[in-house]
Amino acid sequence: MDNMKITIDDDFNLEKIAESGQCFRIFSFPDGTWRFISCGKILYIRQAGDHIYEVSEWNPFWQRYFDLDRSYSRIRESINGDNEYLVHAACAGAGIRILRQDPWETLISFIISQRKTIPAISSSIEKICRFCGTPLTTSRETVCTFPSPEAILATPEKLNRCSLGYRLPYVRAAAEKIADGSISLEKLDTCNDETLMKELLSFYGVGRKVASCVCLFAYGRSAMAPVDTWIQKVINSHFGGQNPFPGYGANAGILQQYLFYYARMEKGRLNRNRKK
DNA sequence: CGCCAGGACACCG
DNA sequence: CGGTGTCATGGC
Repeated sequence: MDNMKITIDDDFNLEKIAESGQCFRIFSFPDGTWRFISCGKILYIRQAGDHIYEVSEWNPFWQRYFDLDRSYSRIRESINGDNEYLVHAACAGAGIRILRQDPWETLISFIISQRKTIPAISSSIEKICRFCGTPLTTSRETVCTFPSPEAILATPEKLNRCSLGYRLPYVRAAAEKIADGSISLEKLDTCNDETLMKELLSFYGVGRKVASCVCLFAYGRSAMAPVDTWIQKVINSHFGGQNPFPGYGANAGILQQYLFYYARMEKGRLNRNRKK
């Protein structure tokens, strides 16, 4: 990798980002380098000191990908002890970023995510990339991109071997809806949260939870806070059964990620699918 | 080996 | 609306 170095002053922790459950393709090498793939681009990044990172490339794309123009430390400070559990969660999750991921890959990833464990999701997505994606060769390795809708539809027999189970028709329907032009994920970027949500819900196999994940992890809609089984348990046991997120406005999605990370950490679910 | 998973859908009352 | 059965695989 090139010896380019950058400084990141705000909260930033590669391991926590990788284990926050929003992106299923992050890979770590034994030398401490992490690999991110998004929109056909590859980034190798390794911490080289306090707030200093060695990167294979750096440009506005990755700046936006890691949401670096927002101060997460300020958001953490803003929750001044309204809820003890939330404060602990934000402390434990300090360093997590909400990634601005590719909408198409994110949509398919979270369609697949339903009733799967995170290791199973990763493995399924990896198969899709290996079977249907395009190989990309860097100075370090050859990896495959996440395939386009057309590429997914082109080889049905390959898609059959990706452990999709009953979600297979959901994935195919989404690919067809994009490929035939009846909806454009790029154009949804200009919609407000409510319209974006409504459009995403129009996909077969996409409900409230998956749609809000796409809003948050692909479109940067930080006011959206997905309620999954983990968050529902947190709401029940630490917020008196009442969803606290509407009260946090544009910070809701970020606080949700802290809570999700912390809840899984308490149950010992982190570090299970670490790749070495 | 049995259990259950970052849910959605069809169908019911 | 809100509650239920069902769905196919793979990690653990």
